[in-house]
Amino acid sequence: MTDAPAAYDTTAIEAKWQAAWDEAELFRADRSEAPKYYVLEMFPYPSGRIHIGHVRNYTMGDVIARYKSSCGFNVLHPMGWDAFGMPAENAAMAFGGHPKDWTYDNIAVMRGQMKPLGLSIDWSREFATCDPEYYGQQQALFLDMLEAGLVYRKPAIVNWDPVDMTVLANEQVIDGKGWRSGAEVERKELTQWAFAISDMAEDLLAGLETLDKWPDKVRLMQENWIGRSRGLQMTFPLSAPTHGTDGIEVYTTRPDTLRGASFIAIAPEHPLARALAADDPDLAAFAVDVRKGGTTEEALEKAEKRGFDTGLTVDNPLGGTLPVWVANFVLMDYGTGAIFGCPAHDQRDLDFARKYDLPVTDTFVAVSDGHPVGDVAFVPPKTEAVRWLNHPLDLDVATGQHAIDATIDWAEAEGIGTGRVQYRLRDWGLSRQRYWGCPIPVVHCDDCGVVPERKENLPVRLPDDVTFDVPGNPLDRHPTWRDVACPACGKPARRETDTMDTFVDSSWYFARFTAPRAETPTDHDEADYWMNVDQYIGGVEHAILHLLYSRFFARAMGRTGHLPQGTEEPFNALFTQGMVTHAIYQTRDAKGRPVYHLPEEVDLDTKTVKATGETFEIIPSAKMSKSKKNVVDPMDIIASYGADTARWFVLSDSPPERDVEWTAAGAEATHKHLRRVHRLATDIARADRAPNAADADLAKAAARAIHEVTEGIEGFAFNKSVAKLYEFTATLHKSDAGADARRDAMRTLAQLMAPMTPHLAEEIWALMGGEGFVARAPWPKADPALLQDDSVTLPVQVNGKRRSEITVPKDMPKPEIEAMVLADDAVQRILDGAAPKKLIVVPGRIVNVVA
RNA sequence: GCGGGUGUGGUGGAAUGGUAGACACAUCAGACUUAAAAUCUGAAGGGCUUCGCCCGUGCGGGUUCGAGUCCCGCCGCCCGUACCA
Repeated sequence: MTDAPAAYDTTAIEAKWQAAWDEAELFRADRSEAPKYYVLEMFPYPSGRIHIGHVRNYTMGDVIARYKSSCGFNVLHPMGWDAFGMPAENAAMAFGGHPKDWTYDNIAVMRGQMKPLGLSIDWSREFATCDPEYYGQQQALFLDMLEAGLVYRKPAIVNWDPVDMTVLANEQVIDGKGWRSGAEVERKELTQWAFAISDMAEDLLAGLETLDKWPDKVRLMQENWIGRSRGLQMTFPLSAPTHGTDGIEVYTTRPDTLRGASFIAIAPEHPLARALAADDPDLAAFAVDVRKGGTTEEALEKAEKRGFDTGLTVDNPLGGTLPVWVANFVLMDYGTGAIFGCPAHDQRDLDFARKYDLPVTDTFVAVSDGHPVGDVAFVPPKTEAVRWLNHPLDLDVATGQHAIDATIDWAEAEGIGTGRVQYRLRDWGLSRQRYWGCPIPVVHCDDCGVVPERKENLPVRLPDDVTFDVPGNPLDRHPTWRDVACPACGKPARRETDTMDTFVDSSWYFARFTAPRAETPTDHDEADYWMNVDQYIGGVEHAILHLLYSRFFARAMGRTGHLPQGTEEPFNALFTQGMVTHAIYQTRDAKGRPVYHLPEEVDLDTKTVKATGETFEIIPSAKMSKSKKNVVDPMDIIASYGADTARWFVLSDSPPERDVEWTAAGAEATHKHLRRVHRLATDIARADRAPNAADADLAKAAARAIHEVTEGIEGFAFNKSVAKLYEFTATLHKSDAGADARRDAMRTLAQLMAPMTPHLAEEIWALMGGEGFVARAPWPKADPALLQDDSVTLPVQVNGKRRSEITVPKDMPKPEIEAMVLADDAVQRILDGAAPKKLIVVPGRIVNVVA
C-alpha cells in the first residue's frame, strides 16, 4: 500500500455502496410495466452460521439477479428461512433453552452474515416459516386441501425407539439402533396424516415433459421415483381356504415370468400373515424379529432375505401349486403386499430360493447361448429379445416388453387377472411427533371425529411453555394446549398433537414470497404477476423430494384457488449447483462411536487433534454438515478480504453444477487479483495518452470479452466468465491503447464484473465517470463486426495426429487449402512422396490428411 | 440393494466428435530492493536420441479420417433412497 489513493479498502468501499443501494432502494421489487424476472435460491435452514455453500449458492443467484436486472427485467429476488426442524429441538435437549429462541437467534446471526455479501435481495419480503403469520396461512392451506380431499389419514410405519418411547427420524437410526438410547429400533404402525400425492402421479409424470429448462438428470430421477409400470394383478386361489381367506392377490410387473414362479411371498404385515400369526407363535416371533431395524428402503433392501414357510399352498393357473412364505423383503406399502417369486429372473428371489431350497425354473434364456441360471439371475433389459421356454402363448424369440403386454392380454382373456398401472410413488406422510413444526389444525372429538379448526381461529399457535427434558412430543403432555372444546359440538376434545413435516413449509414458500404479508396464503394479483419462478437454484440433493413436493403443492394450490392457472409447474428453469464438500476429521470414543472435529481443532501436519493428541482419520470430500463438524466459516474471508473476494472466489475455478472441495488456499490470490483490477482502474483514471493504433485491438478484445462473459452467465458457466475476465484484465493491463480507449475498456470491465463483484464494480464505474449505479447501467452489447476475424489458423493432422498448422484467410476455398496442406513441409515429410488416401477439410476448424 | 451423477498436470479446472491442459492456484527463474514483503516479467503434463519424436483425460474393449467427448463392460468417489434439511 505505497500508493495511498490506489488503496483497495474493501471495508470502506463495500459499506459505502451497500448504504447507497439501500438508500436508493435498488433491490425492492414492485409490480411494474417492465417484464418481470423471479430468481430464487433455495432458502436456508438457520443452523447457526452461514457456511461457504450458502455463499456459493446465493452468489450464483445474485449473479443472475443482477445480470437480468441489467438486461431490463423487473427482478424479484427474495430471502427467507426454512426455520422449523429437528436441530432446534436437539439443541434444546442438549443445552436447554427454547427452539424458538435458538431459531430466531440463529436467523439474526445469519442475516447479519449475509447482508455484508452485498446480495441484491429485497429484504422487505423476508420471513421465517416458524413465524405464526406464515404457518397460520399454511394451516389455512391445509384445511382447504382437507376439504378438497387432498389430505387423509392412513396407517404408516415409523421407527420406534422402545427405550425412549419415541419416534425416530431415519438419520437418528444408526446401524438399526436409536442414536441416544442405543436400543434396537422397531418398525411400528401409527395412524398418520398424508397428502394424496400419488393421485397426481400421472400428471406429475406428464408435467416433466414440459420442463425443458430443467436438467435431464433431475427429470429422469423424478420419473424413476414416480415409477410408472403396467403389470398384472391376479389372485392365486389357496389350495385350502383358511382364516376367512380363499386367495392371495398379487401384483407383478413381470407376468411374463409366471411359468418360472416357484413361491408366493407375503409381507409380515399382510392380513393373512397377521391372521396366521395369531395362532402360530413361531410365525408371530418371526414377524416380531424381522420388524427390528429402521424403515429406510436402503435398510430393507440390504437386510438379509428371510422367510417363514406357512405350510399353505396356492394353485398356479399354469398348473401345479406354489408354497406360501412370509418374507421380510416384501413391502405392504407397494402393490398388494404379496408377490410371486420367480428366482430365475430376479436376484432377490434367487437368493431366497437358494437359501430355502426352492425350485429355480428358467422362463427364457439368451438367444445366443441359452444356459440355465446358476447363482446369478438372468435379468436382461425388457427391450432385449430372448428365447422363451414353454410360454403359455408359445412365444419363441421376443422381447420382455412384448411378452409382458401379450401375457396381460392373455391373462385378461382367460380371466386370470387384470392389467393395471401401478406407481412406485407413495402418498406423502406429513405427520411428525415433534414440537417444532407447524401444528396440524384439527381437533379430535369423541362424538364428531376429526374436526377441522375454524379458519378464524388460525393460526393454531405453538405454546411457548414447553420443556425438552424427556423424550417425546411436548405437545402431547401439554394439557392446557392439548385439551380444547370441539369446534363443532363444543364438548371436550383433543387437539391434534402431530405437527407437519418441514417439507410442507418449503413446498409453497416461493408462492408466499410474491405477497409475504397477505392475509390469505397468496394474493391473486401479485401471484399472477410474479409467478412462476423464472430461475430456481438449489442443491441436487433436493432433486426428488423437495422439488416433487413443490410441484404437487403448486397443483394443490391451483385446485384450492390459491394460485392462478399456469403455475402447475412453478419453476420454469432449474439449476442444481454442486455442493461444497470438505474432509471430515474423525476419531472414535470408548464405545467406538465416531467423534468429529472442526478443521481448526486439528493439526494436519501431525494428523492429531490439538487438544488431546489423538490421531484422527480423514474422510475425504464429504457433504458439509454441522453434525460432522466439517463446515467452513466464510466470515473469516469476508473479514480479511471483503465480500467481493468471497464472491469472486466461489464463482471461479469450479463449474457451478459440480461439487467443490473447499480449501483455504486461493482466497488470498483472488484478493490479489481484485486489488490489481482496482489499481489498474486508478492508473487508467489518471492516464493521459493519445489515441493510437492499439485502440482498435483493445476494442476488439472488449467485444470478445462481452460476448464470452455473457455466454458464460447465460449458460451458468460462471467459472468460464471469470476466466475470460482474468484474460481481459491482462489484455487491458498490457494494452498500449490511448487513454480514452482504455477508459472505455475499463468501463466495460466494470460492467462485466458487476454481477460478481458489485462493490468493486461500482467503485470503478464511479472512478471512470460512469453515470449513476453500474447496477442500473444497461448490460453492454458486443458489436458483431468486432467479433469477426479475417484469418483463421487451422491445425493440420496426418492420420489424426497434429503435425503442423496453417494460417489462411477466413474464406479461403477448400481446393486452395488442400493445396497449401499438401505443400506443407511436415505433411510432405510424412507422406514421403506417396499420394494421400483422403483429405478431410472441416472449414474453419481442422484439416486431416489420411496417409 | 436400487436410482442419478462424476473421474483430465502438483492443485481447481478448459475443450459444438476436430491443436488436450485455456484461465487460475501452488512451484521455479529473472527484474526492482541494502534485504524482505509487495509488485512486475517469464518458464513449466511426463519422457526421449529435442529443427523432431513417443506417451498421456480412472481401467479394459469398440465405432470413426479423427474420441476427454459416442457405444459396451468394469473400478473409485459423490448425491438420493420417502422422519436430515
